[in-house]
Amino acid sequence: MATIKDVAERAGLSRATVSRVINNHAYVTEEKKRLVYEAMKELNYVPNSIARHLRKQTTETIAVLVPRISNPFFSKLVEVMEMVAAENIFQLIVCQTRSDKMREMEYLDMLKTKQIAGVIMVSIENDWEDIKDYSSFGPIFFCNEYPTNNNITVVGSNQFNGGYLATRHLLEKGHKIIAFCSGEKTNTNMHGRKLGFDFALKEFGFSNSDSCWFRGVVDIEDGRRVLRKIIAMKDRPTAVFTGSDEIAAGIIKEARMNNIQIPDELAVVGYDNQSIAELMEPGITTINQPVEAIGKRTMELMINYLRSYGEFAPINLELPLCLIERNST
Amino acid sequence: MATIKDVAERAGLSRATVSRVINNHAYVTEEKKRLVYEAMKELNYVPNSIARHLRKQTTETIAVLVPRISNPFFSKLVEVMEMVAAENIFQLIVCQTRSDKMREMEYLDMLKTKQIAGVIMVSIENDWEDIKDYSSFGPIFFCNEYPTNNNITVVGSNQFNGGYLATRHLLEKGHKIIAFCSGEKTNTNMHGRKLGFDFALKEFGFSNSDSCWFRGVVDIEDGRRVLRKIIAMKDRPTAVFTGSDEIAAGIIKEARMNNIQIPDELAVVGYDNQSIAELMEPGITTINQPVEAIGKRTMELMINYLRSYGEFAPINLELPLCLIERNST
DNA sequence: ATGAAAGCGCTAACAA
DNA sequence: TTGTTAGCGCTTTCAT
Repeated sequence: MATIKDVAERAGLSRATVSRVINNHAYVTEEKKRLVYEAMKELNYVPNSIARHLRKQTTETIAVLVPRISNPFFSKLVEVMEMVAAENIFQLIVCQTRSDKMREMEYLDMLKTKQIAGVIMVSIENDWEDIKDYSSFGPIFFCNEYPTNNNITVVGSNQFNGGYLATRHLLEKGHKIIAFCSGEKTNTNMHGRKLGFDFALKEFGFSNSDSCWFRGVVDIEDGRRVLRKIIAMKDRPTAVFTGSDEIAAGIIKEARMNNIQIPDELAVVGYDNQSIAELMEPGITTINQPVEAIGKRTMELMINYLRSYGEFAPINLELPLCLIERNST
Repeated sequence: MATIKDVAERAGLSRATVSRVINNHAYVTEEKKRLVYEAMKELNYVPNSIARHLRKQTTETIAVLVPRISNPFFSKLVEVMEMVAAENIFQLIVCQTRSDKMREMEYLDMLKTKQIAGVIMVSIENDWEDIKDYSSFGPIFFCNEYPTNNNITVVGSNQFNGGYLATRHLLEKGHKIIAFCSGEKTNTNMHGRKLGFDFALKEFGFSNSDSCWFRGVVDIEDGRRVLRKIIAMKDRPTAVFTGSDEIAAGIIKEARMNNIQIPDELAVVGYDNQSIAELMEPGITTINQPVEAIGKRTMELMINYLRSYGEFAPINLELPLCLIERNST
């Protein structure tokens, strides 16, 4: 591999001048510029970015932490983020925590040694208290999910409203017992949804007993399990607000196998408006999150931050979401 | 940020000794080791991997090129790859070509300057002739899709067999006119499928006219379009072999809206066995590719290669796939 | 407008 | 067993 020294020698100039040409500095004669370009071409030279980064004490790499990339919601988010990053000549590295506290920490550790420019956390397993120390080696921005009560940059959608809209929709359809599904931890954005859920219930004069709260519900298989549990109940809920379209799809699939009519015997609301929501029979009524906008804005903020050398106050962006009605309710 | 020099001073030792401790070299007294660890802890020291990489002339970063990460097949592949990489303390960067020749080249260019240890190409847009020069700066392995006729490392499944199994299945069900769907380019793994398709046809005594070959069919929307085209035909095919479950799902969805009975009026075979294949009504008969095994093996090969400093002959792995019958055929 | 030289943080050959 | 030192490839003062 040719180095800057080789180019300099070949062009009969100093390494400094070559460096100036590479970095588009002023004060280089057109003549010498030409010479440098020629030498670079002849030697098939490409600047070594590792050396550059060492010298400049920065990188152009951003890490994104997600539970798992194969979840459509997260892969869509990463898709958009990567596009924005690439446009700005940043690289994106994917870190899958698999919802594990330890692994999340390991990644943050790794990021520390691997000198990443910034971190975007799409999910968060540990408490902010345990994470905040890592901010000292670069910006940590939150996307979609976020710790509460902190002076940090966050982009997401209004989860309270998501929970509220879905629940009000069901209440307006006359449902009185509505089940609620959430993942294992309910400290972050699930919290907002639950508040919206409770708020709607209260608005319609129901005191919420939380008797129909299914926890640890995440994927299709969990959805099927939930339906089986519902069937076994004596005071069956007539509607269920799930945490994602995948859960909803699992419920619908299992309902079909158990001859439960959707929505007549059980109305189902999903979340995220994934393609599966439209494809299922019946189509899934769901909450549409502006995934692309969320990913785009988060990455833009990160890059702006990095470009401005951190002269930036924390920003909170909450994008609007909406209900999409299909035939599952 | 503390450097190795700070640690050395604090421990009253040389930088060399500290480096030896960090890298677990032999010939360091337990006593001094302890001293070093203490100093490291006190200073909150982490080794700067950029400096390390510059010195060692290597990195621990692997790039994966995919068309778009939001495609479930690719995100699953990347999920597995990242897991294997992380176990081995490698980082994975995602590059989305969006099926664009230019962009693929730009990524390869970028990789050159950004000093990536190796590249895994899950899709390939350009000809091998235009890509092969990049091998000089690191290994390029192919996964799933690959250029033909070359002495390179490739992991994939037997696409010929995939095409053959699906088609034979349809022929055994008595279908005589079978449509075939492919993406824009048919030079890579689609080629194998088409050969298997043709082979099965010939085996059953049909001369294939290619009159029902739909090209440029990639996503759900394309699937819907295909169904509309089929409806409009005079000699309608009675079955269709699609390139992916998403296309199949699009066809089924559109069929439902047009009151076409699946499989009675049109049998549909998908590809990839994504979760949607099971969830759709009817369930989609499909070809199951061992996605996880493919991703795992590819990354393992890459890491072994990098660890062995390139003492490695190219390897061709072709994993078996199988047909999963559901109700769409 | 150009060059000489220092140094980013680390590792490894050589010396002791 | 430990230390000294050169240098990975680059950028950036400071001179000129």
